[in-house]
Amino acid sequence: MTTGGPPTVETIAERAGVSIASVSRVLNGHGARPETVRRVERAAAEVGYVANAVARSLKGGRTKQLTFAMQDIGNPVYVEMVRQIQTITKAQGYRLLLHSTDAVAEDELAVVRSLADRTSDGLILCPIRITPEHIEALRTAAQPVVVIGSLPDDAPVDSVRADSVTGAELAVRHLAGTGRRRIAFINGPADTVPGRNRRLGYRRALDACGLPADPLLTVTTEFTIEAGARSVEALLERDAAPGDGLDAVFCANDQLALGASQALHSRGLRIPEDVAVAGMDDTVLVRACWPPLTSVDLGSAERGRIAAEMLLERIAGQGPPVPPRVRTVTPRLVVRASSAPGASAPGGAADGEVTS
Amino acid sequence: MTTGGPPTVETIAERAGVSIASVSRVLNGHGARPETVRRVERAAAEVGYVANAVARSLKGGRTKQLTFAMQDIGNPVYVEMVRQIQTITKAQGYRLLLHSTDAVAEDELAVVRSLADRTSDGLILCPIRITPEHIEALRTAAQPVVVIGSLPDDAPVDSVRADSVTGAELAVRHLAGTGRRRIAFINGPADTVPGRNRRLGYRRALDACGLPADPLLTVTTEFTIEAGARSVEALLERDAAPGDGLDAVFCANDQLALGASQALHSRGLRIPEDVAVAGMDDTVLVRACWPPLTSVDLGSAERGRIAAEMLLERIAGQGPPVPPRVRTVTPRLVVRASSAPGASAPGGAADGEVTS
DNA sequence: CTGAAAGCGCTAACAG
DNA sequence: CTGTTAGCGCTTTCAG
Repeated sequence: MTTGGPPTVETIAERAGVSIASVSRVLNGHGARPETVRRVERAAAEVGYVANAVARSLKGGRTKQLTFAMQDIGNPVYVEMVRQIQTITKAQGYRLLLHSTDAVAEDELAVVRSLADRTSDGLILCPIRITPEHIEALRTAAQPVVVIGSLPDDAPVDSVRADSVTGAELAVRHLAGTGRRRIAFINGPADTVPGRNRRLGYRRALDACGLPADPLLTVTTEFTIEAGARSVEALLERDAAPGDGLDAVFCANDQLALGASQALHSRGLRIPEDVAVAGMDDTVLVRACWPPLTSVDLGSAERGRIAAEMLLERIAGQGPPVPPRVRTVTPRLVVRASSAPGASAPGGAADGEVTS
Repeated sequence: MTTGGPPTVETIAERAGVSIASVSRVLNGHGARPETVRRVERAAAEVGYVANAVARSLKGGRTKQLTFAMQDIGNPVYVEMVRQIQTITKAQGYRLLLHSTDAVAEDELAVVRSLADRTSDGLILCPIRITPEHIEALRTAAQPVVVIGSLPDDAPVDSVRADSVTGAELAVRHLAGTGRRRIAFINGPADTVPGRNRRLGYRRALDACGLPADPLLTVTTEFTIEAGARSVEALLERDAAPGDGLDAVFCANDQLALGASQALHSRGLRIPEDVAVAGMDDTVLVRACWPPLTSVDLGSAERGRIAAEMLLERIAGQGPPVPPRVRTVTPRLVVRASSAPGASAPGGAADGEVTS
């Protein structure tokens, strides 16, 4: 007998005068006599029946939920990823669970381990650092995981990475190509994968262009707008001593570049006439800068999309087990007004360069 | 007998030589003989047992999940809300389900109706428009809902609203107070609640300051950066005909204000010397603008926090049923460089004004 | 303090 | 084509 709670298959069965099995079959389109179908559908509509997803999950072993875990949704890069992931998962009938780890490694591990509670069918993780514990947790993860980021070669899960070495190289070569000689570099934490890679790209580009690597031109800080501004202040002060000023600032992400632009404005320096500026990630912030910011698109949206697709493939998981896959997204330099040639010589276009 | 799948209470029971009931009791801290506790905990640790949350939900009728639905996570206002909501829900052991409706009313209704599938224990909804269908859906919602936005007085659910009438008024009075006379208004869609309210505030402030309401000074458009830029272009062209130029632009949100700032820059107009600019929402974009943008903080973060708290209270739901509550967050004008007095007279500080 | 057993709502095997 | 029944993994009476 049906009680006062929400309608269940039993409620419908009673009303339609059939068994709960028939209710389930009709509702899942598994075929039944037209008369049965009619009665069940009518009864379901009358009481406004909606199947209990939890019960269905318990039976089926799938929740139709995916988890996306990143440091902080305040970063536009993650916002872009969330959007892409959401679009794809929604189209396939999955719900999206959001988890901010606040860059706490402990919390990242907890997310991976909590896959064992069967709350979601898979995880897309953006780790900030990869420790041996991360690898171990990934190896024993209870559900498929796709990592957005750079993993060691023998890592046990699928991953999508940006090529930020090449990305940084593109930007710095472009700056050099437009006649800049004293190219400062504002980087994020050096002990993170992005930090290391971007520095490497910067160095390589300087070498390739025959520019000296002046340590006084590099600042290492956090990935924030404020840090970008402070770093420019620091650079300009240092600069007072060693001699000829900097004529370009390459920033390891757009937030830094935005802060840098503002600090340059405050100091009365013109962009790009006096100092060119370039960032990375090509987020919405590029249009927030004035002049619009040259930036390297590291494919946040694409990485999000690919990660979602890989994860769904893993979940579908038919056929023989596929070994971990690594996908790399090609960076793309987007040139805007902030890096137009300055007072000195103009320069030509380099590889992978695009104008927007 | 336990099969090859993930460990269950049965696995533990066998290993520990007790019943599944004892396993459950120990794992939930319901007390047992020390010896029993020891054996269960040991067995659980050995196999790395993690309780299946789905089964637990089915039994308990609660999923420990909350849903947050808004138009588009690309809007910084929602990002701020998500952050707050996440902080609170996480602290209480809830997971957060994100749902972007893309401002499709149909989709909003679907979210409310889908509460019946018991996937989450409650919903925080940011509707863009409120139709009678919305009200009806809310009345019959299967789980508690809190709306962030302005609902009719007899609406059947809790809500938190911004006071954007007062907010707009604050901003416009401030602009007038610093000597601006021709204050343009770039608004979002007029058929939305925010659009209507902000226009009302603008009008009221003009009246209060004895300024004429020139229809040529108002543009109605979408809430985007590009729309802000286009609107300024349109205003400047119109302006060519009627005579003396505008000396301030009040924008219905920060995205519009950012676009407006950029268009003004492009036209060679100086901010704030030639034209003052003010926005609304006080998002991260205020620091992206140059000069930093005066904006009205409508309390996005606070609204998110309050909504989460109200929802959790409803879910706890002890005692007699509480009638729907409405909370209003007080707006706060944050004055920055974009609205410093221009070529003309300076002005004093108005009520609710803050300098940042 | 412990075990047996019911049951959350659903789907799917198995008979009929 | 349809009904009966088992069972997903867990918590919670109810006896003992």
